[in-house]
Amino acid sequence: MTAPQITIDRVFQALGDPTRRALVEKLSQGPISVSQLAQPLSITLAAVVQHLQVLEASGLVQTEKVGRVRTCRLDATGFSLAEQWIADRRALWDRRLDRLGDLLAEPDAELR
Amino acid sequence: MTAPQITIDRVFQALGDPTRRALVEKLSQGPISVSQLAQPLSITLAAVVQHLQVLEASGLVQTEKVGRVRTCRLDATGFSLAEQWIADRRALWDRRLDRLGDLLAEPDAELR
DNA sequence: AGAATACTTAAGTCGTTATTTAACTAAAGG
DNA sequence: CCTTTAGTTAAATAACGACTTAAGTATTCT
Repeated sequence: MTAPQITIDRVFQALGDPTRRALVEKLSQGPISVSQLAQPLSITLAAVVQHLQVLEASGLVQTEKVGRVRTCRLDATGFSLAEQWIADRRALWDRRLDRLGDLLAEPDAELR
Repeated sequence: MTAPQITIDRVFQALGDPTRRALVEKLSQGPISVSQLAQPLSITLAAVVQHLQVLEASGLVQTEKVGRVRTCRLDATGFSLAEQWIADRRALWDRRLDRLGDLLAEPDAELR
């Protein structure tokens, strides 16, 4: 029951579900309890809890239970991971376009 | 058979699958053909083609067929959408933390 | 103490989706 | 032409994942 690995895999899989993204969008307005999260949604509280487990395991959400109410808030960890992955792909991709541009700009260049 | 809507939904759902992310990672090294994409993977060519359809529908990949070979390359559209969504959530979230910081910095502030 | 609240967990259902097989089309090459 | 190469498509299967129901635990309220 130790902290599960937070991976790009988990993050994107978590964000892949529309209901979970809805939870995240709600949470970006500020921390709230599980039942408050569930209330506007047309799904069971149990379903929300299960989504929260996924979101927490992916480092997108952090929760803390005090008394009988669990308060949920966004966690930057997962977001940073996702951003980083996209930025990395983009970087490689842009770099390639740059090199291509260089070559086109210098028609005399060796193409070996 | 017109161009399907590119939505955050499609983008994240597409990125949610590890095989598809592997394809994207390969493509960030540069444009290649479908069979070259499939070769290092332990799945059928047919499966790769289907993943490519998902990736293309989500605006992450662009393909062009010349002769009998289809060349695939990354497409910025989907990536920008994903980045934007994350940035938006982050923005709201950070703004909240800022306001909280302001309040804490001014213990005399009205909390109404 | 008893009732209501706020979750939690397990088990089952049902729809979606990743992947395969197989049969097909179209372009190159000999 | 005949064959190989490169990809496409459809149908079937099999695994996964979202959601529900139902029963349980721990707090708080009265």
